[in-house]
Amino acid sequence: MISQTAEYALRAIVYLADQQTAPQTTQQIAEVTHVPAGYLAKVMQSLSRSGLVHAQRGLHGGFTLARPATELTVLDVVQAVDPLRRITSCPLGLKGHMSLCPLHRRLDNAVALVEDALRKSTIAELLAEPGKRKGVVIPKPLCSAVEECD
Amino acid sequence: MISQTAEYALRAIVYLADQQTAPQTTQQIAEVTHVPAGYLAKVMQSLSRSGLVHAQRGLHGGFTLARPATELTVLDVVQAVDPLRRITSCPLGLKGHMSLCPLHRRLDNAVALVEDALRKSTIAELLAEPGKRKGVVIPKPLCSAVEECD
DNA sequence: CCATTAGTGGATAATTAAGTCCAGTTATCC
DNA sequence: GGATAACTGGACTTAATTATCCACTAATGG
Repeated sequence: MISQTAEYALRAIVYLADQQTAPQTTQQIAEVTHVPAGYLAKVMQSLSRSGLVHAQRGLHGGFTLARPATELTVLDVVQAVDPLRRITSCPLGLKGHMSLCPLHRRLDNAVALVEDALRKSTIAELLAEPGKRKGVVIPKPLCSAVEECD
Repeated sequence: MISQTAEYALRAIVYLADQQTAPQTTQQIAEVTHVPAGYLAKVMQSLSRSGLVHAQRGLHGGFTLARPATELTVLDVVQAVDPLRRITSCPLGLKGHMSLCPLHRRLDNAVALVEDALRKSTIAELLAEPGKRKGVVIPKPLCSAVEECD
């Protein structure tokens, strides 16, 4: 549904949004987000090329968000590393299908719903929400700071 | 988003729903749906094991729908061959997260939206809808009968 | 019962996604 | 400017998905 790569990217971005005081290295991000460091390096490259994060080399370098978390949506991150693909033309390549048939119209509609849903949440919101809601504990993403989660 | 295998399964099911007069062989289905025959055989096996279709061997054999198309949803088909996976627990395996964090709550919610959307359409509806709607031609799934598509 | 038709199951190959490694480049600090 | 820190890019491995092939079994009709 949502690829492993996109999941990793989201964790990394959320972490960066939560740690804006200084650039975070691939190693640091990898540890907190439980993503294989070597692979995360690739994912971060991808985020960097897409302009979502800024990479700084050398001592005290690392990654920082390229825009404020309030202007960065979950969809932005997903699209940067592993785009949701809308169905724009008949997957069977049938000539007669100028518009989508009912089947593919519905499948595309499902993708659209996901797009819409993910576009509605900013990264900032994800970090603002935790605490208690109606008595239920909503854990902070990555858990790092809420309590001693494993 | 939706796997190739699920797409293939849907095409096959739609075709079976449209051809209920006689069992359809893997070869026949493969040709109309433009699915590689060898692979389709596997997909059909999967649908058969899930109980969505009935397999008949021997001469005049082939596959038939195991239930009426009006009682078969798009979701049923997808779940049979390549299930959408809801996020029920923290993907990082964090102990402290009894409930999902805001990030994964949203991702799971997106999956739920897809489930809901796909559950709302029956296979019968897909075949009933084609024709003209507000002057726009809605092609029949697989196109086979509407006109000489490709 | 025999020939033919058609699904079944297993083994295997090709492609893509995920993950690993390492040498190379850039930046910082002393 | 040399040592060190950290991203970059490329080559490579592993795992999962997609796809192919073939021998086997079951059903039909004559």
